[in-house]
Amino acid sequence: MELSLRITLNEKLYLKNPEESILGRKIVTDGLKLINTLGFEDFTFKKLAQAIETTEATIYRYFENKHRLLVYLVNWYWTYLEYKVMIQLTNITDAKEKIKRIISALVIPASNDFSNQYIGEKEVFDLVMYEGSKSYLTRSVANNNKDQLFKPYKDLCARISLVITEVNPKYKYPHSLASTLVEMSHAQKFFRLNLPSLTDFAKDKNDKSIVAFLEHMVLETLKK
Amino acid sequence: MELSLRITLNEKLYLKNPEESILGRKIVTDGLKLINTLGFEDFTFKKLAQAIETTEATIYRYFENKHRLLVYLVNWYWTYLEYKVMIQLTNITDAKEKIKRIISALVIPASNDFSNQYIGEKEVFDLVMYEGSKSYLTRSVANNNKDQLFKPYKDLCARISLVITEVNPKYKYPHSLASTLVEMSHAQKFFRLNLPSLTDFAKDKNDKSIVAFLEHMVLETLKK
DNA sequence: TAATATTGATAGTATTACTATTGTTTATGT
DNA sequence: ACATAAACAATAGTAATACTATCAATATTA
Repeated sequence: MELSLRITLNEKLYLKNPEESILGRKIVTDGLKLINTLGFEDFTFKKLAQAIETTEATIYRYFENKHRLLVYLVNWYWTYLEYKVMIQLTNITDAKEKIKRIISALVIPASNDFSNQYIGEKEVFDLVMYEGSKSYLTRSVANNNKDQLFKPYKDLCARISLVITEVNPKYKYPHSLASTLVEMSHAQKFFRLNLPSLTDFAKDKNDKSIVAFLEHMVLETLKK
Repeated sequence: MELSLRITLNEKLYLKNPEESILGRKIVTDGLKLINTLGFEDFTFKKLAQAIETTEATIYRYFENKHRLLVYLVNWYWTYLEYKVMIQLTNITDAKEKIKRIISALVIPASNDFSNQYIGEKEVFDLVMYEGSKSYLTRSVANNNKDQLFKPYKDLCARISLVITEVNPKYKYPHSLASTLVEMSHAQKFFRLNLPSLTDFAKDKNDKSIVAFLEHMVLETLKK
């Protein structure tokens, strides 16, 4: 059986749905790779056009500007992650076990479960780690928020906060703890790789210690 | 008595020390304000030059580019904050009390204790909240790190992690918890103002609930 | 087969992110 | 008080960025 999950994103993100053409998917796939290679600041539609042998103007027919492409990719990731978390939690009854599974899903980019996707999980994880917060750290947050551009991120946090409440119904800050968890699952990894003295993890080691750190923090915070 | 603290920053941050001339200080002061007004992406040296009635070329004599100016301002803030924290902790012996004071210092932009500075604390707090992570989320992190451009941030985290260890000497992740605390003191405030559903704080309310959230999280995490 | 949508090719504009040069003002040292 | 160096203003110029517009060629679909 071929598992193919279709992720449908907010229409305001694009001018023309990139999923509906080969070229559109190429813009997304190769755009992701090129942003990861150059960094978002140095990435331009012109460079992408050259890389995929099309023209700048053509890319502009799909996305208003590069920031929209970034938000598109980041949203793809959050939507994907919410789905992944949902699957990871099916048939699990113990709330603490749920938390542990959420943290693993957040920190460890998957075993390419859905690798038939045209967007690679490891790549989009890296993108979110390096560029994710640039999607909302702008003067247009308010407007973008009105257009629901952050809905996937909020939905994920809302889902996590429900599990938090399940662990401890009296805990007063489930949403903040959820957003802290999500943010830190990326920031701590970025720090481990680039500014290791901000962490207690060796640069060369794997992500297990990050998982341990976050699990401990969240579960201790939720103790009754 | 006039209290004037002199913050000396890494020489690699500038081409010409802006503290040493009226114009230099104006570049820093008004640059800070203009970045806050326009957002870092839309801020340019040309616009700043017009605002302070000088020329682009003159500003380039002080700072290599706008990113360096950003890092300069962010470093100023971390250095200032470490100093502020240091003062807040003098004569305090109880480690938990120290943590509480650190959190207050992080979350609540000061009562303008040192308002004779040419850099305003509230403004530089806003800058760090909105643009701070852009100082390290670049492809040049590694190089910038080699040039010690993140030392003030690391020093602050190191100092906080010492207090964390004081609270619980057996706790295994003092640095990660410190960087989590610092990051979240800004992120949660940004969320409260711009994406409130990621928090449990009302948009209009003050910062007390953020302090309470962070205090609870850190102190519970450190319980023996 | 006609109509329509998609892409390619080309061109053009305003702005950005700089660098270079030259001349004028301002500060400093003797 | 005067020379000399440093700081700054004024101007000009360049390559790249972030777009927009037009028109023709090619698919797609009705």
